[in-house]
Formats: sequence, C-alpha cells, structure tokens
Amino acid sequence: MPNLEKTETVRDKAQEARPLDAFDRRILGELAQDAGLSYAELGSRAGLSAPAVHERVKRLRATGRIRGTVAVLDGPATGKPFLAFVHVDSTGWGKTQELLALAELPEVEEIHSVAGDTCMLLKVRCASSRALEGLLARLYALPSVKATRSYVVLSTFLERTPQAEITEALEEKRNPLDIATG
Amino acid sequence: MPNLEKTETVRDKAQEARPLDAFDRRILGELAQDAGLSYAELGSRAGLSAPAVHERVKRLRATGRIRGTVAVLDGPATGKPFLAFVHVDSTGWGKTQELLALAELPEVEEIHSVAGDTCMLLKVRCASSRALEGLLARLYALPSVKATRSYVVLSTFLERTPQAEITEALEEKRNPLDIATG
DNA sequence: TTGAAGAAAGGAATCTCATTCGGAGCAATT
DNA sequence: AATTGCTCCGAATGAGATTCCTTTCTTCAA
Repeated sequence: MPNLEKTETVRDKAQEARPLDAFDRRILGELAQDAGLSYAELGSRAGLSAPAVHERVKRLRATGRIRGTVAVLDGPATGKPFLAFVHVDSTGWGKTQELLALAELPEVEEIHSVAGDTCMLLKVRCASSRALEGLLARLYALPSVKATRSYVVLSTFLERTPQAEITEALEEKRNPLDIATG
Repeated sequence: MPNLEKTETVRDKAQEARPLDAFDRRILGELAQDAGLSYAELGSRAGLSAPAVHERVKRLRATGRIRGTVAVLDGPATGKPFLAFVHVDSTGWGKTQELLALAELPEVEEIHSVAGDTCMLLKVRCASSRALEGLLARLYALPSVKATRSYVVLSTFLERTPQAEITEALEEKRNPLDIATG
C-alpha cells in the first residue's frame, strides 16, 4: 500500500504549475478509487515502474493535487443513517463566521456559500430525525439565521469524492455568438 | 500504512450486529481523517497493540463500517474548480433510472432522491460554467426532467467524508409531549 | 549537427511496517 | 471449578515502500 502521507522529500524542486499528463491522470484516477493499491500494481496499470509512480505520487501530494488519504465510512453502518441538505437563509453578509462554528459538529460534513435563492448550504449526516431537529435548533439559535429549508435524503444512488477525469465533451458546446459561423 | 484493502481473512466468523465500542470509534475517527497512519501509531493513539488494531480494522471492513480507502483529490488543483448543486424536478416516478446514467460522468459526484420541493439532488464538479451548462443540457435531454435549479458554490468552508463521532446532545431534545413532565 | 544539462525512468538494495502465529488473560457458560 | 470463546500482546516473517544509482530522453546552446 503506498504511503501517501509520510514521504516529504521530492527529488527535484517543487513545481507548482505543471499540467497533469496522462500518467498523472491515470494515477489520480486509480487512487481516487482505491488508495490501497501497491505502487507496483499502480505502476503496471499506468505503464510505469514502482519508483516512477512513487515519484509522481509524491509530487501530486506536494503540489496539492492529492489532499490526503482517508477511510470512507458508511453512514448507516456507523450509526448515522440520516442524511439531509439544509439551505440556510441568513441576514447580513459576512455572518458566515457564525455558521462555521458548526464545523465542530461531526454531523456537519459540508458548508458552502452558494449563489441562488439561498445563502448557505449544509450537508448533514446524523443519527436520527430528532438529531436533525436538534441541529436545526442550533442553527436558529444563531442571530443571523432567518430561515432554513431541509431536503431529507430518501435514497443515495451515488456518493463519491472528486474524480480525476474530465469530460471534455461537456465544454464543446458552441458559443451562442458563434452560431453564424456555424 | 495499514493495508485496508487486501486483507480478507478475519480470525473469527464475521459478526454483523456488533455495536461499535470506544476503541472502534476511535480507530474509525482516526482513519476517516488519515488512512495513512501505521497500525503502530493507530494502536498507540487508541491504546491497543498493532495486531489488535489490525484485527479490528479487518472486522470494521468486513462488516461494512469502512467502505474503502481513497485519495481525496483537490477539485481546483485537478482542473475542476466549478462546484454546484443541482435540484431536479422530474415528472413521473421511478424515472430516476434515467438520471442514474449520469453517474457515468466523472463530474457527477452525488445523486440523491430527496423529500422536499424537489425530486433529485445532484452534486456536480466540473471544469467551468460552460461544462455545467453542457451537463444541464444533458439533463434537459431526458424526457422526465421538467425543471432544474442550480446552486453554484462560491466558497467551500468545509467538505469531508462521514465522520465517526456522534453528538449525543443533538438527540437530547425533550419530546414535546413530555413538556408537562419536564 | 553536436555537446551539455536537466528531468525522469528503471533496477537493485535496504529498511520500515503490515501480517501472521502462538500463547496468555478474561468473561461467560455449564 | 472447568471449559469455551474471544481478544489481547510479543515476537517472527515477509511484503512492499523507499532510496540510491545508472541510463535514457529531451531540450537548449554553441
């Protein structure tokens, strides 16, 4: 199993602005799916030797492409079968600091500020609907929180961390201004 | 680095319905944060020996508490700086099968069916707003998709995988019917 | 065109750590 | 009190991460 954590030394100087090549993409793709692969196995899949892959992974970590390696826990199996997304409408601006205090709760998995008909968006996973209620109570205790809308998840069909691949076709849509040049 | 992947043999028979004890919680908590810890380090933090921790991790995997081990990629650093949540209103029921085809796209990270004023909720990370537009185009190409609302993420303050800890206090809220006895 | 320099890959050696094995402690059951 | 089952620990083993060194390829300059 590759040690994605402890290796600090990179043979050459840290280069930030190097575009990912096909090897890097492949390595990232595999590791995003299963970080437990050995460097040898990873190398054989990418067409490189183990030391070469090792070198690249070190660089991918050093340049921030890989943020870390984590065990993915199963919510229901670990006592938190209740998943919900909570939209928060708050008054004022820069009051988000208050919401950040919620990051202390292990039930809160994501906090984003968004554009749209709401200010903040939370992803929350907790033990029960009662726990969600308790969390909403804490939310409303904040002075700046005006309203919330909760979307309780009924079924999860897909849930994964960021993937390495990019679908080029999504950007191939022609610019409306280019219609004339068709 | 613990190999959370390849070990198959568990010394005793697989037991499904064993409640997590304090050791398990601690181990899960550490691994959810950093799966690159050695068993020795993990053991010293949990107050167990390396083989004991190893045994428990095997069981946690075998019983589905740990779903896997992955490298967490950085969206912007890997070419996908654009994050959005998309609410999908669709006609009919059981038409979700169509949406599941979107799981093929690496840009789609989550697909949930939810209760609330919308049917499905997608988490999407892509290269640009144009790519999001391309993805919405694919959405509207589906016969059952009636409308969508997109929440484009401006800032992400917290984003992590399911955590092991549970905040007991959230469930301590007294039942409204118990007010008289309060 | 040739030479030099830098970057990266592969092979082999080393060394850390995952993994296994056997035995001991402890609790529950009979 | 004895037995059974479970989980722990310590030591031994082996796999694989990590390092070192050499070679190759590319790039830039003369």
